[in-house]
Amino acid sequence: MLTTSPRGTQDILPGQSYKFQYVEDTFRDLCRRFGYQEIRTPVFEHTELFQRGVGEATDIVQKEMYTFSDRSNRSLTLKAEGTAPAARAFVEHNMQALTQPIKLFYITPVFRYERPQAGRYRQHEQCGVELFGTLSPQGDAEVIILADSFYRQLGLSHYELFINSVGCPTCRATHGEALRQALGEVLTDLCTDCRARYDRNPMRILDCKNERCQELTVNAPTVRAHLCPECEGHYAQVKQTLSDSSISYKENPRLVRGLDYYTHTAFEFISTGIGAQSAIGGGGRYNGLIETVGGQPTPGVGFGLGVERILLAIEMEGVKIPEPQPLDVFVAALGATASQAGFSLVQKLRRAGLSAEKDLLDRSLKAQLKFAGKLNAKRVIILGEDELTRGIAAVKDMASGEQQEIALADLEQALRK
RNA sequence: GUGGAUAUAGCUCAGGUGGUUAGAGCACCAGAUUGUGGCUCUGGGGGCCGUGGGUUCGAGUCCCAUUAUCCACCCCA
Repeated sequence: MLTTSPRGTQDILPGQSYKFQYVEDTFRDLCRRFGYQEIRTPVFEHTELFQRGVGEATDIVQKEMYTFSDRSNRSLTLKAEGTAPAARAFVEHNMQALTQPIKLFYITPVFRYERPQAGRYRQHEQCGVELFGTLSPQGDAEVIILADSFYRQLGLSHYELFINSVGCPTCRATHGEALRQALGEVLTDLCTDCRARYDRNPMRILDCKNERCQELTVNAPTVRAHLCPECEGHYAQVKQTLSDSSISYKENPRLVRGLDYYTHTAFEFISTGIGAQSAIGGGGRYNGLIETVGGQPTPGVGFGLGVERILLAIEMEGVKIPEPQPLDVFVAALGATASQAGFSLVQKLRRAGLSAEKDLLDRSLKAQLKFAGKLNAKRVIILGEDELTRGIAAVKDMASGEQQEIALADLEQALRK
């Protein structure tokens, strides 16, 4: 126990961390181009925020939260998703008083008590954006296009975008009634989960993956069929805007996401071929959320994308992530005097902006060269007593193997080339 | 939370029906080269055989529990 990380967590070692950095850097750059600014919220929040924001009836709140009491008996919960905390910050910092819309992005760990498997962890990294303060269908389209651009920028293409409209509270109530009527007779044949959903949130029955439930509900009324004219118009415009932007999507009238705050547009990006946990991103509009967490009614739309799953997709598609920069120069020294001089030289080169390294284990010259090769050094400066007294150094190009003598005073300039 | 599979060196894996000092490849270290990497050759260091218990004269091997990983369900990213 002492020597293993907790279940569902992982150490991201240097051989992997540069890949996370690459994905995150790509996301930051894209967000900058789309005008989104970073927000960093605490890694834990008052439990109540998720209960109210995400919804008491959701799986996340009912069985997946990491909830604990602190020493003052406050109930706190590790960040279970990114949107509710962002909405809380929006309210707390009075962002409705600022120029609208508010465009935020985040890169954050998310914690959920789930059974781990490929592509599913108890702590994972999410990149997300939240666009607050606009009802425009162009807002929905913008965040979807941002996510799509992100995948494209990373070189992914084996994925599909599914969209749906889950309506507003008004049409959802109408639909719920219609669903209850249609399913009343088969209620006892539905799975236990769906029987519970029947009362609490009948819409989610349509999203059940149980084969039997799918058969029974194949002709059940979808939300689509009960959208009010306003929701219908909004959805049509979102689709139109996506089409105008050459974003291909598929409609899935049964797409209902497992967080209660969604209204109108819901969407998911599904990767093909990374296993059962294939959703590499998802989101939607949440026009009631800000109000739910105590703010003035403010519309919003956003998404969350799973970094680990994106990396799985990158691997599956054979996309190459740029390797870390090779080492500019390795200083190999012979003997104590040269070693001290080499140490100073390394600092000087680093100050000059070069990446420079030196042996710290008193290795033989041969071993130092081998080490330099392993570090992928472009050049090695060889420094012995002989070179020191002559005021020069041997500079070896590791790719060609060629070696030349350069005056110590000219080293920096020579290495810049 | 449910069902199934797996767990041997840093990594990938061998180790018929229980039987002496548990092996290989790669990786690591050193030597062949008294101051020159990659290739080659030689040698070396590394393993509470996931953990705990049981059966047995004897367990890496059989049984039970536990933990972890993987797959499916559920859900999500």
